[in-house]
Amino acid sequence: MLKEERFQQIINQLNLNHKVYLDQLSNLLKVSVDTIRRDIKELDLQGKLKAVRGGAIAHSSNPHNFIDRLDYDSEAKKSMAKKAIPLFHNGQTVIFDGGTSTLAIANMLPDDLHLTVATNSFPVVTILKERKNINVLFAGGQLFSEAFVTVGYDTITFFKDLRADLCFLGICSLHAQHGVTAPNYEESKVKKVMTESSLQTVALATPQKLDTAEPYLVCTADKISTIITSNHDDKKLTPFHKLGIEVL
Amino acid sequence: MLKEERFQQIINQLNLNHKVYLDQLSNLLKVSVDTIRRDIKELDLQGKLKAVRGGAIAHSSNPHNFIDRLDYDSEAKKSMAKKAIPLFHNGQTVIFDGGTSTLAIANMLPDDLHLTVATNSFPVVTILKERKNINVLFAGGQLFSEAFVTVGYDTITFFKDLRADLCFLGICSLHAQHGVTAPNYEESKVKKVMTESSLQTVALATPQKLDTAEPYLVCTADKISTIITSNHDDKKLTPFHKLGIEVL
DNA sequence: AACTTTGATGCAAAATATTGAAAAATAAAG
DNA sequence: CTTTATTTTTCAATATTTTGCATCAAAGTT
Repeated sequence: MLKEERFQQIINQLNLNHKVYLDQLSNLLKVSVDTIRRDIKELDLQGKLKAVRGGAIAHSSNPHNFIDRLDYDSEAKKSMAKKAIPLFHNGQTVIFDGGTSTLAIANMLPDDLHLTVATNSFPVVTILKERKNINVLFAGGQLFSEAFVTVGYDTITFFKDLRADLCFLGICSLHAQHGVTAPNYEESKVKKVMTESSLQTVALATPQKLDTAEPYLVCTADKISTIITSNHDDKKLTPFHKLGIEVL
Repeated sequence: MLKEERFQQIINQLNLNHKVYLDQLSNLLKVSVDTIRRDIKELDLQGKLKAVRGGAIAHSSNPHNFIDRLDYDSEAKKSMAKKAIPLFHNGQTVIFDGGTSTLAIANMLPDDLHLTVATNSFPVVTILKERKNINVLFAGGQLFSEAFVTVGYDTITFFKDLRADLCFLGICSLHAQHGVTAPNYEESKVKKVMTESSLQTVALATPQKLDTAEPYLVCTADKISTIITSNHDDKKLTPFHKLGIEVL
C-alpha cells in the first residue's frame, strides 16, 4: 500500500468520525502505530488535520458538526451498513436519503461497484465525490441546514422524475401501525417521494427508533421491503415479520 | 509497444483505480520497473499524475486540492473578494458560480447581509450553510467532481427558472473579442444560463486569465457589467473600458 | 507517588530511488 | 545494406526513504 493511500484513508476516517485513534488506524491499515503517528504528523504539517495525543481530530469546518452525531452510535451504524452492502448490484440506481445511517453505507461501498446514486444529502456527495465508479445525481432545492440536505419543490420534482431500484431511508420513527414518520414536514415529503420513486425501500432503523411515531407520514409500513437494524432479535420487530418484511 | 501506448495504459489504470504500483505496471506492460518509474516521472512533469514512492496517484483525487488552489493565490483572491462586497444589497437574489473566486467572496459576506444565494457549487454551500441570514438554493444535477459542482439538464433548468439580480462568474478565460469562454462544455452551458438569468453579471478574473480563450462560449463581453480583478491598472483591461464595462 | 499510555529518538532492515554504464532497439546517413 | 548516432531499456551499484523496534522521556491516570 502506498503512503498516500494511507493518508487518504486517514482523511476518510476523519471525515466520517471527526476523530481517529492511532491503534484503530494501525489495525485498519496493518502498519505499526509508529507509522501512523508519523503519517498523522505529516498530515498535520500539511494542515489537513490536527494531531492530538493518541490520534487526530478534523481540523477545519467540514460537514462535521453534522457528522458528530455518527460518533455516538458508530458501532451499531457500521454493523448496519455492513448488512446493506449485499443488497447492491452493478448498474443499479439507488436513492440515498439524508442522515448518518446512509452515510455509513456510502462510506463502505466497495470500490468496484458501479452505481448511480441519487441523493439530496451534501455529506453523501462529499463521501462519494471521488469515486470513479459511482455516478452521482444531486437533487437541487432549498438548503435545510439542520440536516444538511435539500428540500422543497425542486427536490421533490427531481425524485418524482426518477425511477430507482433501491431507496435507503434513514428512519426517524418506525411503527408497525403508523408506518414511517418524520418530525419535519418538508423532509417527510421528500422521503415520501423517494419511496414512491423506488422499486424497493430499505429502512435503516436503530432500535430506539422502533415503535415510535412523529407527526408527518412518509409511508405505511407495508411499503417497506427490508428493515436493517443493529439487533435483529429485538422483540419489537415481530410485527414487521408478520407483515412479511425482511429484517436484517 | 510504443512509449506513448504505455503512457496511455498508465493513465487508464490510474483513472480506474486512483493509484498505480510500479511492480503491478511492470507486470502488466512487460517492461522493467525502471522504465515504469521513468514513465511516471515524465507523466508527472507533464502534470498528468503525481508520482509517489512506489507508484503514482491521480492528481485530482485529493479532496483538499480544491482548498489548496484557494491558498495558492489567496492574497489576490482576497483583494478581489473585498471589492465585490459593496455590490451586495439586502434582499437580493445572487447566483454564485463554482470556482475559488466566488468561494472567497462567500467567505467574506458580512453577517448582517440578507441574501438568497443560488449556486451549483458544493463548496459554496459548505461555507454558507451556517449563515442564518442567507437562504441557499442549490441547483441539482449531475455531479462534476473535478470542479465539485453540478452540471447537466437539471442544473440548467434550475437556473432558467430563476430571476437573479447579480451573477458572480468565476472566469476561465476572458477576451474582449471572444468574450467569456470555458474549457468544459457542460460547465460552459451552465455558466451561460446563469448569465442569462441574471440582471447583471460580474466577472471575477485574475490577470493571467485575461486575453485568453477556450473552446466553449459562455457569453460575449458586452454582457458583462463589471470585471473584478486583482490589478486594475493592467494594460490588458483597456479594451474592456472601451466597451463601457466597469473595472474594479 | 506509582503506574500506564503515548511521544520522541536512534538504529537497523527492507523497500524504493538514483545514477551511470552497458546492451538493445531505432533512426539517420552514407 | 552497412555503419554510425541516438534513444530506449535493462542491469548493477549506491543512495535515500520508509518502517518497525527498542529505549527513554513526557504526559495522563489511578
